[in-house]
Amino acid sequence: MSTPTVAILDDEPQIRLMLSDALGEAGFKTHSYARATEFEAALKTTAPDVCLVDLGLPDRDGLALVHRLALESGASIIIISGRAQVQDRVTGLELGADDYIIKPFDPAEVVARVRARLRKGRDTSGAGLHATFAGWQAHFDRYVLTAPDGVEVPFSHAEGEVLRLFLDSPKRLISRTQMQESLGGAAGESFDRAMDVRISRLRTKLREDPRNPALIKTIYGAGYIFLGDVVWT
Amino acid sequence: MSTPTVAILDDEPQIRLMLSDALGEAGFKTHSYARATEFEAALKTTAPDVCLVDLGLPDRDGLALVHRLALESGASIIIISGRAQVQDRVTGLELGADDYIIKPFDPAEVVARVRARLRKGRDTSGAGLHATFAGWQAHFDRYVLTAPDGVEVPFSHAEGEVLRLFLDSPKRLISRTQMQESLGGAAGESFDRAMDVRISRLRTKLREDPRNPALIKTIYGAGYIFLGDVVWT
DNA sequence: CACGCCCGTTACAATTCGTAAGAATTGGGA
DNA sequence: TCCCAATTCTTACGAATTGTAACGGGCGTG
Repeated sequence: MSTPTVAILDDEPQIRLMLSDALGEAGFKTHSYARATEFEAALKTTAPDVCLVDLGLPDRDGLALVHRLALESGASIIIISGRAQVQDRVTGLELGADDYIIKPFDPAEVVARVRARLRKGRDTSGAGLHATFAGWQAHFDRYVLTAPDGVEVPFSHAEGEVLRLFLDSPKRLISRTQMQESLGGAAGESFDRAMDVRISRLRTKLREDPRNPALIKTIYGAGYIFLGDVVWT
Repeated sequence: MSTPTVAILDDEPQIRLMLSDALGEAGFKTHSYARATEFEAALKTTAPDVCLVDLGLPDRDGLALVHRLALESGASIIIISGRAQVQDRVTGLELGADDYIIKPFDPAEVVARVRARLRKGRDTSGAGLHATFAGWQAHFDRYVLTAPDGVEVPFSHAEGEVLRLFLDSPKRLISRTQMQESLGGAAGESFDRAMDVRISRLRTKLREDPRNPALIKTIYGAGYIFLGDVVWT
């Protein structure tokens, strides 16, 4: 992964600016949104690593948004709120937020907390070179896949990129645009077909039944989902 | 994993007690230490999942301890400190702490923050996002619907969007305009019919009787209501 | 009870996706 | 430098899903 991206969701322009300035200075890529609908639309194509969410949104219940986000987007979530009561903080955290910052805040602290989240996220996902799923084993150090029956199948770099993307966020929808960004693909031409081919080859190596895929499921008009429990070692 | 263990390092007995009480009540195993040397000795034999560390220790520089801990142990580290300056918090977090709580604190918030740390550490594989209603089960991670009799029916992304909208606000009127905004529909064309079709297909999958729908009720001239008690898991 | 409006469904057209086959690119060795 | 093999991309065409158009049925009002 190259530079981490941080999504900012706040209705006040000056806060958005302050945050994106501070985070940009710290070396992060930032995307700012003023409204929840806007933000949700963007989530369909990009996958930020950390989301800064203001609870006091005009167009949606912030807590419900946080809950949904926590369940289905693997990103770390930091709530930013003017509500300082302990009860508010507790419910925010229980609903799935990873941190809770109270307004007014110091940008330097926000940056530090964003860094803390990224650090932890990287630790868990970046460590292993081997992954196990549904009887299979992926050896990213040797570019080899071991089937449930023990047979070894080599896979190429391109196939490995796709496979890693899937194994990093299993049971989650990965949109096509999201995928081609992660794969460094030039945007939106006939790179689409190239991606299809990569996935197709990967599927045959995983012995998928085209009519009824057991691992890589395509969600028509939306993207792909990798079913199967993944363990990195 | 069985019950997570939390290590508490603080020189004030009453704080240790308060924390271990609250955390014990929440279902965690706790180990308390008054001095850094004691704590370090214990680390050689046990590996806590989360460490609560007070910076104002008599026998050691707390920040150095935190730094070492962050590098060497995989545990999440939460600093507890009376020093409330932004600069203190930033350096604490930069040295590897995952969170920073200021004294005086509320035990409930500490519990919530400990939970947040554990959640991120463990939930590597996956968000199962399921809803249950009227004997049915919706598996949004697999795009499959399980009927009361156990039969599984796949549903498409378009159908899933509608279904999710209903399940997010059951027993409440959802107007047509509201729906087509949520579904990202381009405003005000013949997108109306498209929505109808989505709902129609969803109804057949839910085995609705067209004359007498049991789940998706249309309110003539107003919108739809999803009857049925929904439980998200 | 008749008319207009809103909604449901069927059939068909337009998108979007999967895969086979050939072309282009890359890297290594003679 | 040239050739060969492996990998990747492009093209083309068939299959699946989703949107659109057309038509029919119910609901409410007078």
